[in-house]
Amino acid sequence: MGRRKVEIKRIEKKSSRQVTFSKRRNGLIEKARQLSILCESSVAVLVVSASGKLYDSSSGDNMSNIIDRYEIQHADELKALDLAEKTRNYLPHKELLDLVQSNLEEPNVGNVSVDSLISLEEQVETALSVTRARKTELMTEIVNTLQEKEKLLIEENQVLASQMEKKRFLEIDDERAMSPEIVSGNNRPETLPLLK
Amino acid sequence: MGRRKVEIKRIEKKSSRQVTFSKRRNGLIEKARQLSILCESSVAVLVVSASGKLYDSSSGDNMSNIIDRYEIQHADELKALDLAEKTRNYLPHKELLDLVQSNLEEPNVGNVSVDSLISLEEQVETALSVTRARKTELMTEIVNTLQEKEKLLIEENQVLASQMEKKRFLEIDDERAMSPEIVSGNNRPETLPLLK
DNA sequence: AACTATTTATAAGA
DNA sequence: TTCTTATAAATAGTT
Repeated sequence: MGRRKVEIKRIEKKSSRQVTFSKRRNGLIEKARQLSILCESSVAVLVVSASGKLYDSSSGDNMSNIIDRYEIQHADELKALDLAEKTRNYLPHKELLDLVQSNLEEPNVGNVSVDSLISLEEQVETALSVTRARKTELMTEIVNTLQEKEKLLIEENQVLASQMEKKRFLEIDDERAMSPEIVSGNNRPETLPLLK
Repeated sequence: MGRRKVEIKRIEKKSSRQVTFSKRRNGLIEKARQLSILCESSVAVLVVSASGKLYDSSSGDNMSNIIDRYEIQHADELKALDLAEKTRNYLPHKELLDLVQSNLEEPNVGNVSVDSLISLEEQVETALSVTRARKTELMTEIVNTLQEKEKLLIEENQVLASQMEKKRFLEIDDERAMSPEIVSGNNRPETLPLLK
């Protein structure tokens, strides 16, 4: 729907590709909004540009709820992916239960062995949950550290950028004061846009 | 774009609403596919009908990857959720253990109830380990993303810093040629420390 | 960021 | 549901 029919294949010219990306992305999100309102449904749209930037929109419900719906529907796939870890974590537990069951089949063995199994299970559980908590703690700490670093680097970048700009202003003034005739049609095009 | 202009508000007539839902849903997904191909991007669309049925499509990348991008961008929310999850997930486990223990105290209840407990426990274990694996996966990805960003910022900083230095050399030459006495104690101190 | 010639999507009807 | 078709809407190329 434009001056020409376009084939659906990668747009080669970068500038056209970017313009089309912006136009069609907006169009898509507007269509999603309309569908949601017209048919009282929830619609989520996620777009990741080639450079990795994310654009998202959700209508009718919030994004997390919609994504949750998806993940509930696909729990099976997640399970399959996760089989390795599950087996690893689950086996010792299963062995414990088998032992409990065989103990139940011979009731005369008495409570002592069952009690010790329960206490063993509790110990294992505790050890596991401590390890997991520590893992999460460590990863959270790493994330926090990295976010802190990021903030500092962004600040430093801004300081450097603004100094560069300041210097550029001074140069323009210097040039005006010293040799106005050289200035006007010369290297202004590249410095002027920064004044806006 | 049809025989009449339609207002964007809930379609009252149920049959029309369903027809429109189906048509526009297909249209939306087709638009998503086109955007993805034309502009080499990844697009995910999730639609939940009023009756709760889910329709999804992903182009350019698989759904999980696209959703992960979204969740990485919202890492802070994830952290908060994590705390609640920890509490929520551990409790049923403890209840299970209590149940096992009370069953052991009355050995005559027999195997049937133990079997059902085992299956219940299996379910809980699966749910838990899936959640854990996903959490670890997401956090690892968050760390990678942040490290990537850090690298880019450091590079940008170095480029800016070296540009500053170049400019300074040029100035020094200019100043020497023109008016050496003004130069020495001026705006240098505030820019130098950043190079260290 | 606008404009507009065209193409494309779709509302209503069958 | 599917097809048809008149019309509304989106957008490709241009300025």
